[in-house]
Amino acid sequence: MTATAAERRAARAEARREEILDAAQKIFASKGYNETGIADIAAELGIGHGTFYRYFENKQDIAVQVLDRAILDIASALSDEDPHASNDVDEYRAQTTRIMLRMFEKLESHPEAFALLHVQSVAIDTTATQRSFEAYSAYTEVFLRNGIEKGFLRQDMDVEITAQALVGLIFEGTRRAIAEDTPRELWMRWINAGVALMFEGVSANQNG
Amino acid sequence: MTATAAERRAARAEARREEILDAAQKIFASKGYNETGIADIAAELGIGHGTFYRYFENKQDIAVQVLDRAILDIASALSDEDPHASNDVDEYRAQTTRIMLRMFEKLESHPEAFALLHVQSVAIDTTATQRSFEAYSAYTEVFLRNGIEKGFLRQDMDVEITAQALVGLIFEGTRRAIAEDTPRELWMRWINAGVALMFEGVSANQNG
DNA sequence: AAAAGCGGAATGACGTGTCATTCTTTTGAA
DNA sequence: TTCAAAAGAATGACACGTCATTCCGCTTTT
Repeated sequence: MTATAAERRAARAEARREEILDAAQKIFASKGYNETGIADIAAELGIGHGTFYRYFENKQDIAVQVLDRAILDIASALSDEDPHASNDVDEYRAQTTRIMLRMFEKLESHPEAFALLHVQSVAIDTTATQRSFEAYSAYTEVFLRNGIEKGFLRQDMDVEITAQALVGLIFEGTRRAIAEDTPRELWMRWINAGVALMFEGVSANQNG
Repeated sequence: MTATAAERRAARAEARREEILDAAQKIFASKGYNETGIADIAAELGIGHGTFYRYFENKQDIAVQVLDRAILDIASALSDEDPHASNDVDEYRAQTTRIMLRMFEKLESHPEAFALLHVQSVAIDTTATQRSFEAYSAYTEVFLRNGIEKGFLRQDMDVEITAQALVGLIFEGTRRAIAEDTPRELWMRWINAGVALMFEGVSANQNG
């Protein structure tokens, strides 16, 4: 171990920073931003709350970082699908199904991330959620454009708005799920009904 | 004017109660629940903040009442469509279009109501929004069941989930609109794209 | 021994809710 | 009708608790 003293210190500091972020995420998600005191975060870790200020500017500072982490975490559920990969409706349908499935898996493994995104974000930074939704719908637009170019999606679609609506549809599922615990069977209903609505609409089969 | 003194007093008290509710709605919607002090509400009306406590228990008390009012206000945009009226897809499509249009009109005339429903509600009473969304989707279910029975909507539809998803879709539009001011032209795009997505889905015309 | 890290008491700003006091309306006796 | 007393309404100073942030003495690391 050729680590210098300074390097070791920096590593320890970084580790503790992460610990504090984790504790804050947990408590913000469960008690809520406004109801959480710095002392609560410190107590969770058994450290003095003065120590907190060695690692973060203030409460707003850590809250923004916690929220950003959560948003990135959720975004990662989308990132491993290539928006240009699909060549027909069935492929795109399968892709969408995988994305929604991954979303619900994320919800199960990191429920706090969704609580932060949907609930606490308004207390922390209203614009953060907006910006993230903007990013999600921009990404969705790429998928839609791909399908329109290749001819398997509706040619007259208003891509921008449709993308926004689809993001709203998907996140409505996760939003509801954070309120009460959601068994895997209910996910499946959401995924099936959501995908059916998205691809076929509500109309009976013989349309137009 | 045969009003007794007691009646006059009661009327005046009720009027002031309304004034305070209005002021609170305005300020909660603009500053946010947690950032609003009783003093702010009183200042808005130019009354002493002690007076506030003659009319409401505390901040939570008035906030719940303000939120309930807002939810009822928004619900009224739906109430004048009969869920059993439509007999074919086109009629139901027209009904849906009217509902969405009325929603955006409500948004224009009472923007604070939506700010309260979408944003402040989580700070005031998490369960209130849930309950209201529950009510909206239960109402939507009635429309869907009507269409399935009459054969013009998809027979295999998961009515419960689809209704929830549709509510999410519609409110995503209003949610976005409260952030930035939304010109009427953008409403129309939302209504058109939303209705198209709902009835036809994203797929190109000749499906399955 | 010096430097860095830590803890928790102290500080001060702020918001809530109370209450003694003042102002307004109503009452009813003259 | 008049007006003084009673009842009701409004006010804002203040007590109180809470909490983010700071400060300084103590401990651990180098």
